[in-house]
Amino acid sequence: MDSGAGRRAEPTMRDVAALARVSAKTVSRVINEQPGVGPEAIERVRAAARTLGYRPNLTASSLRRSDKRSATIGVLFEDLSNPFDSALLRAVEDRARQSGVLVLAGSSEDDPTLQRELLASLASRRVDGMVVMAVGGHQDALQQERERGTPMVLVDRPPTFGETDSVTTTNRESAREAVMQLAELGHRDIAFLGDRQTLWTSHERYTGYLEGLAHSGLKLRKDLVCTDLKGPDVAEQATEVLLDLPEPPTALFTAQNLVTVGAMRALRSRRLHHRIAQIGFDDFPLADMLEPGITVVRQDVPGLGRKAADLIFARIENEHLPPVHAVIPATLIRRGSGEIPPAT
Amino acid sequence: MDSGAGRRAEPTMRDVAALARVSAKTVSRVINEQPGVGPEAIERVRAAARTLGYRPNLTASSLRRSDKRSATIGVLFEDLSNPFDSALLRAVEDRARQSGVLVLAGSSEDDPTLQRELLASLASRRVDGMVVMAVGGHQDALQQERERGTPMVLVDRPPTFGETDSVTTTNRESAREAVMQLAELGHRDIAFLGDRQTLWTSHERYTGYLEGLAHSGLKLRKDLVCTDLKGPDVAEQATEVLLDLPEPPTALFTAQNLVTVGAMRALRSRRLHHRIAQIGFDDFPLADMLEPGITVVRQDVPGLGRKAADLIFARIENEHLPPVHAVIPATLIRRGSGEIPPAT
DNA sequence: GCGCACTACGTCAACGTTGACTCAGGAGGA
DNA sequence: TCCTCCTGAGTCAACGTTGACGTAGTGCGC
Repeated sequence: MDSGAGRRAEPTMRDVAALARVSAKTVSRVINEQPGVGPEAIERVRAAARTLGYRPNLTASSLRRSDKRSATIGVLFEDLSNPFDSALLRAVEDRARQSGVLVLAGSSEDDPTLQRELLASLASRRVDGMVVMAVGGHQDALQQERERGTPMVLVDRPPTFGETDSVTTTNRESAREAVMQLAELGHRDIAFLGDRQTLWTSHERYTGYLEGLAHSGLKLRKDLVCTDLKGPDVAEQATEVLLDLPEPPTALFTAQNLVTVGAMRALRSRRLHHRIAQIGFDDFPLADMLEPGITVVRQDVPGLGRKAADLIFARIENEHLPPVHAVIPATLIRRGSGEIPPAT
Repeated sequence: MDSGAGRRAEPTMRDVAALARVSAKTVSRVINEQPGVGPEAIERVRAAARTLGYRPNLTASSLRRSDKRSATIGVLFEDLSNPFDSALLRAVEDRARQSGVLVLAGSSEDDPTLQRELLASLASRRVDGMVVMAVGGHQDALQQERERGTPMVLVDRPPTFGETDSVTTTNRESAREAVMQLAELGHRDIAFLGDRQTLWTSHERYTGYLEGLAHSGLKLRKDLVCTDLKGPDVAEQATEVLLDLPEPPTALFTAQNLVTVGAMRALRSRRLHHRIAQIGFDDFPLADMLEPGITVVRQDVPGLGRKAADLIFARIENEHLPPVHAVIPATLIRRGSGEIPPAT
């Protein structure tokens, strides 16, 4: 093992060239499988590279190449430890690997400052493109980056500016569908519990809720609407409040993952989970193992990721394609909690 | 918006220098906050950089710098969409961000070939260090990489070769503790269900199981040991087989996440989940919301990640530190399923 | 008034690679 | 025989940045 010498110097093309008794350029040709090299020279170079353990320096290569490609893309999501985000990352990674591209990943924590810094950080490393889950609020930093010509795809939330690809879910339509299913079962007092309204997805799902009520001929009860619930604890408390109303809801539409969990806790602690219906937006592991199983709107997360990756690579290949706004359908998964009729 | 011109050329130091009427070197000094530049020159450079939207090219910088640092580390885990892996990634990312370092992430899928390719891919990008979850089997590729002098930290599984840092969990000790708790409740027929035995963690947990039995004065029943269960479905079937034995187990120790879930399914489908005790290794979301709550050994995943990141940065700073093998304690979380006494 | 230290720059080359170009030698045609 | 074309190389410079070194100008002590 390395005893005292510190990090070894990596062999360069010149080292390989010297050993193979050719010029560096010939080594470059062999490495990049370009024509114009005789078979025995190729063999000598290959052998020399092998004995030296040569590995091309992509840094230098990307600096010099005319296309400036770094074979690296940036992924900027809200929180990489969130299952939704990490499933998305994995899907992007799988697609990227097919093109020999690696992924630089970062969490923006829904913080505009952090997003801006990470964006600059990615730009400094000259990534070929970026897949971004935009933070709520204004998207100035993203727009600026895009206007510099950086290939960019937004996932989960669409751009508020032009000429940029995006991939989203049928938030509104699926929320509407969920609410209509509850209404068809006879529910008339359906509560809405949602995440921060600055998030486009939250707002869309709320709109879908309103549409679902309208389509079913139900009136909106504003006292049954709770938004801006950050995290399961806040959602749990909000649910408690709803349940304490003189006319409590008979069904809950929980428009986000963590909100769903918070509401579930509240129902359980009052032993109402078999009496009050609940449909959540976003599937989660073990939702089928609870009692009752939790009915959810499931997003096609791998589908979202694949599409986002396809779009970013297409965009990298050809800057002049018209922008695409892909919408991936979500599915209602009936497991029991969403099929509870109202108590008579 | 960019109409037809393709990707804009990024401004360089020379562009900034020309606008600020200084040399490129002075721009470099200002950007890197090195001394030797007068206040008004600094201001001119800053202003020029701002108007041009200049962003340093880290690629070129890393090529030229004497330390060759790329301010990027590689993370090579088994499956980034796995909650354990993604929580680990997030912890590493947070620590890296403090040092202005970005993370190149990849999934090795426990495939030696893929791991080797990704390793080479990271090396080609000249990452400053790597945090690796080694695939099962031989670690030749990792050892070679390490012997070239690449700073490396192994997580979750220790190296089979020398001079390399690692961070692991108290797999054996915590497994032993779990089994001893079951024994203290009076269980004498405790089954072991585990993942692939080529994985070091699986083997350690199995050893802990054996130690737990021995410490409690229990004899090993080999018919109650199921290993190499890949995924929840296989685990579910294995559990069914155990339950069909003439003398079925009264308690299960499920030594991995997905195995735990599979066993839970089997118990539930037979309505035995309130009668047969179960302790799982690895916590998972909603484990507390099931009935009964699932008792688990919880690894300190953020702790593991933080430690791994600390070690890799220390190693990058100083190649000559003695290798560290950190062990992060896991905790038994009692939720009910592990506290069920044997049926009399 | 001279030397010396110090500050605030500038010049040059090089990091490892590749695009553009050159060149020697042999094949093939007029 | 001479000229052209093709193949298999090599040479050179440049990508954007920074380390090493050079230098003009100022201040200060003696």
